[in-house]
Amino acid sequence: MKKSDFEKQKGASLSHQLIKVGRLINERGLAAARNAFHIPELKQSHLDLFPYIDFEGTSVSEVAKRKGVSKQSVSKLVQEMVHMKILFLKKDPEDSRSKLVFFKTSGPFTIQKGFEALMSIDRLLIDHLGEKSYTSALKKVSDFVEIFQSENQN
Amino acid sequence: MKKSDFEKQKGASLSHQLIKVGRLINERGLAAARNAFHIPELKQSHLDLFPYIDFEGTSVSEVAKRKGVSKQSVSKLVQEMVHMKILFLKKDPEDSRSKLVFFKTSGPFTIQKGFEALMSIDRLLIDHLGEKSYTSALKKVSDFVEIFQSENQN
DNA sequence: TACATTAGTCAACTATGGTTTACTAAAAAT
DNA sequence: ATTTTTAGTAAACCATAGTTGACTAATGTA
Repeated sequence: MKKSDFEKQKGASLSHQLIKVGRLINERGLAAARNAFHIPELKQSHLDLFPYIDFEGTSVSEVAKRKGVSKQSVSKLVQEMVHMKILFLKKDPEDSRSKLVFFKTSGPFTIQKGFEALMSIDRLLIDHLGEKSYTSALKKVSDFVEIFQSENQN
Repeated sequence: MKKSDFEKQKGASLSHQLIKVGRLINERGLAAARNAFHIPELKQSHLDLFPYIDFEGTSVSEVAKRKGVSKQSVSKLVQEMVHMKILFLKKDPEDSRSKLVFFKTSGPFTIQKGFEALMSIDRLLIDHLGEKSYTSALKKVSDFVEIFQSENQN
């Protein structure tokens, strides 16, 4: 394999490009979120918890189960986010052992601001691609996510 | 913001979906590469070096500069990959301080096998999307990469 | 020729994001 | 009622991926 083939192959792999763009966006997303929340201590690991917390509140154990990590590690991250005033806790009325985790929806560090940060990146994409192209790309990429989440081997 | 809005917004963000699919593919890519090379010790950090090594050979310092990390850390990873027989070193005839890093192109652990591993993931995508759709997706995603690499701020 | 810079390495340290072990308290099962 | 399981936490530990500082040897420059 010659150099030119190598370079060609790298650019020609959709997988490769998807990994790359995912990382680039993630980098920006973290920066944007830190900025939105005015919290430089916000780390990747904190953001990674977001998708597993429902608006109706989710217990620490449930978040851990969904994410596939120990509840100890989730517990620590949640406490830090409570300190940062991004989340708050409420006793589960059904089970007094359990603590439900919620997003703060008022105050300076609401989840809405986090979304605005993410959306500013989408804004950039829309500006470059146009609304129509953005929408069709979204559909396509969502299909990819579907494929990789449903496929178990290969 | 209600739950339904939240879920809708998450699914509707191209950024979010791109981050997600990138991670899912990366996960599979690492598994596939470990398998291709029959080297369970192969780590993410090793794979991350690949894009910075040319077929004509690249010095440790140059790889470090390209990747934006210290040459000490690159040096260590390169040594490990030499042990794994993925790379080999050759003295630079122009500068006897410098060591050029090359991909092994013969033996059991060639870069070709690494590509086959990555390509098997692309195969999966082609099977699900069809050739035409794959190609148009590739073009689109490559545009995204371009956007995020060229844009410096928002 | 002497001095500064660069390539590479080693060892010690650091940050991150976990896990494992050990514990308390509440709930569920027998 | 006793035992077992579950929720949460704290502390110690671990792997990964990097940094910084100190050094050698080769190169480049005044």
